[in-house]
Amino acid sequence: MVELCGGEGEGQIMLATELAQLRAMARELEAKMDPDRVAARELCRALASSVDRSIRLAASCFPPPEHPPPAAGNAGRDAAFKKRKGMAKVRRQVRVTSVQDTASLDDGLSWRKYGQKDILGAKYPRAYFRCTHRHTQGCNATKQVQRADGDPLLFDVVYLGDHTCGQAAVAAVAQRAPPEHAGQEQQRQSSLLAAGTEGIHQQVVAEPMEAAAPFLFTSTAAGGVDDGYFSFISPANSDCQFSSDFSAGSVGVDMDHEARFEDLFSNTLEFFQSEIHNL
DNA sequence: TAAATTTGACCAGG
DNA sequence: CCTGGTCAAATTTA
Repeated sequence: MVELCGGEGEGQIMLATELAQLRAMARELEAKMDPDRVAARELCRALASSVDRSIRLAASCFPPPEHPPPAAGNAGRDAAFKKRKGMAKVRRQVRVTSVQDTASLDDGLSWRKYGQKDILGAKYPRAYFRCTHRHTQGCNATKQVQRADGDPLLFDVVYLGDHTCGQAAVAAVAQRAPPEHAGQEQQRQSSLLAAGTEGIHQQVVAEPMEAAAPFLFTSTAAGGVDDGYFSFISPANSDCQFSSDFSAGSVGVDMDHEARFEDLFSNTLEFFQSEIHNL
């Protein structure tokens, strides 16, 4: 049985960690901001406090370590992940939408594509990635990227398994030290792009917690890619939907409290993005 | 030339 | 037997 979620306590910690990083980034940004840009600095401060509140919320609203099995309604999809024995336990799903600026989905980890499959009933193929260090470090993390049927601007990214290689740490560091060193960044990008995730910006849909969150907002330029299936780079919604709607055939993850963060996140990120865009 | 991607074949579960 | 996930040879890219 696939465990959609890790331990609750762990999830709480992970979320808190993520939020703490967000806050740190906001503060760092504020510090680096041109002093003349009062409004911008103000926004950053607001962002930091908003995240701060989120952290407190996270601490208070997580339920005690008792969690019923994941909601039904995604049995079909889930079944796919139960099949193989030795299947990774951790599953996180992220919905990604491409956006105006060149930011892209880069989780700070390096992936290698090992397959692509047409999925029954789905318009677009699903791409399979594994950690580049699978052989050198025995890292079993994998991820699947698939363009959503309904909205061409959406991608479903499913992470399976944990990185046991050094990359998780690398990712954490990368989140604090953004774009300047874009060299390697772009290489990674290319593999992602080939998977059809170019131009992506947004993430997060549902994230059964556990393990270091793999997301990172970067601003690497999206290279051109011509994968017949995924060749589009499109300016799109600038809003950050922290969508927890699984109706579009996503994973159904039973996370009540997630909704509580939705607002905070969407507000905060929206905030952050539009301001950054002006800088 | 090494590393990454592509793609058809193979395998396991249902 | 069908489907989704993985393998691995061939091919492409850096």
